[in-house]
Amino acid sequence: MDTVRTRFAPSPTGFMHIGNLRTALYGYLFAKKHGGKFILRIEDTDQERTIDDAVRVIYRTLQLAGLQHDEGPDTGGDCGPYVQSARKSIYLRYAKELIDRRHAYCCFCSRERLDSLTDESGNRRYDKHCLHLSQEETMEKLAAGVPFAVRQKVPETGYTTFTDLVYGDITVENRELHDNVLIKSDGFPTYNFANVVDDHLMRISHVFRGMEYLSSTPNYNLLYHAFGWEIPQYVHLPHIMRDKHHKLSKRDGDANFEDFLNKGFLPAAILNYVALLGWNPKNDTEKFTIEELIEHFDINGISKSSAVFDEVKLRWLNSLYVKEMSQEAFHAAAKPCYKTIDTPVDEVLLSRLLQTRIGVLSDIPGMTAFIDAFEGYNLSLFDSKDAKSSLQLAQTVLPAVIEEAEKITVWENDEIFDVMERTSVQTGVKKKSLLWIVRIAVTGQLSTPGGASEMCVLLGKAESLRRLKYSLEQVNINFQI
RNA sequence: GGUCGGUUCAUCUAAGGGUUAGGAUUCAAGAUUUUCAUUCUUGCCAUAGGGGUUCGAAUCCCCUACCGACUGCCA
Repeated sequence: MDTVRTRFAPSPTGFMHIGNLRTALYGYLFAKKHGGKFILRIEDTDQERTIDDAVRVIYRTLQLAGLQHDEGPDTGGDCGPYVQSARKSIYLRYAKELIDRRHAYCCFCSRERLDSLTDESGNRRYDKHCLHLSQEETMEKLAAGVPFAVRQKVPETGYTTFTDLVYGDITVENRELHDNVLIKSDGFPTYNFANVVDDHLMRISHVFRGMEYLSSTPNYNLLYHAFGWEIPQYVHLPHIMRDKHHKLSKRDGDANFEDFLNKGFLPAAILNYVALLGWNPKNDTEKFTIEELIEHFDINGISKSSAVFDEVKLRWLNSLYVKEMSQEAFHAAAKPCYKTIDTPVDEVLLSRLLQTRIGVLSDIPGMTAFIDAFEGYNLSLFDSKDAKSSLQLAQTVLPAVIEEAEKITVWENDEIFDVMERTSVQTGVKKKSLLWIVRIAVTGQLSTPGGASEMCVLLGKAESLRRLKYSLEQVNINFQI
């Protein structure tokens, strides 16, 4: 079997979105699984859309994601250059060959003429006007310097069939195909031409790309045939959707890799999640390291239908990764989130508590908000069916808790539980209810980084007592009104 | 409009003619945890509709509906 060579060919037009990342991932996994090469090629043939910084974003993303390419603009390789704008002369040479073989022709039509071809439903189909120009007419225009594009000459009859490893055999009538522009009048190739030339020259064995290219693939096959080149294996991928109707788009902002990173998602978790969108490993496993993904990846598991991106499930998967981090690693990762906390607290303790309780790092500010901002919380938090607690109960029980708490000198978990125990005996209220009330009374928050005793320890005796008294006061005021 | 592709719980998906249609996330209930969370158990929830073929269809065929992509000198 020939060497497997896959490529990731993004156009540098901004951020790297999750769908693109998955395309890169699948290509990478497939190459690695088969001991092949993963190539990066920059498709910057649209000068108007190219953004300077975008190439750096691509390198950065690939690096953070751990998808290292074997060949590319920065790493080199024997199929360079790997940036399409640096390959202009190559495309021109091949376009010339196609013209000589009558598989392409020069088109001198103006934008205005092209626009006039638009039908009532807003569609436009080129009428092959310049295909019928005589040799002399063409030479004259060329000599006169009339701007021109090179168009692919598509047969007007017959069928073109291609095989896709995901979607199977697809056949279209050639008359449905357009005489696509191959070389633009600015001398740059279109994607339609460059991808064919480059994939061939770079000896790409398997073409992984979004299914939006499914309908132009017949045109590509026609080009391969015209050149007499071997056709690569096609692997078209279903789209990742934001919801039932919309593709994940760059405009959403939260659809790109870096944003997820900024929100505190771990690269490994994102990759793991994205790998499973549109591909299944044929068993019930959901957590995979990149090595395991390489081992299990198989084109047969790729599905044909699009998948909706579910951040809730990503959060769950991410929490699995968070939990398996070492305490040190988690603490190091969480530390920056503590910067905004003014009140001094035991950060190591906080990290230990937080690690099993968050989905993403960005949950931390919300969970720790009570440390600085406590007053004025909603008293209805005392009501809990589960803990059999109520505001009324808080009022009757808080004075006893405070009294007992004031007596102890050692302010640690065990001692605080003793306080609860004594209060429970005194008042006849279940410890679970007491703990609920105390937790709310010292944090004013429903979701906290720990239980009642842990929150008290975190806050210290003085602050805990101050808060208990404040809460009692608030509860009393509530009942006076 | 045309062409191509798709359609299983809310979401990601399994079941390549024969299962009570399975798993996961979410949600709900219970258990464990001296507390929040974790963990565990249980539950809720799906084959788009209609015709065929077949002893038997989520699975094969046809029609309809819906969704998406393409229909650019974007990629």
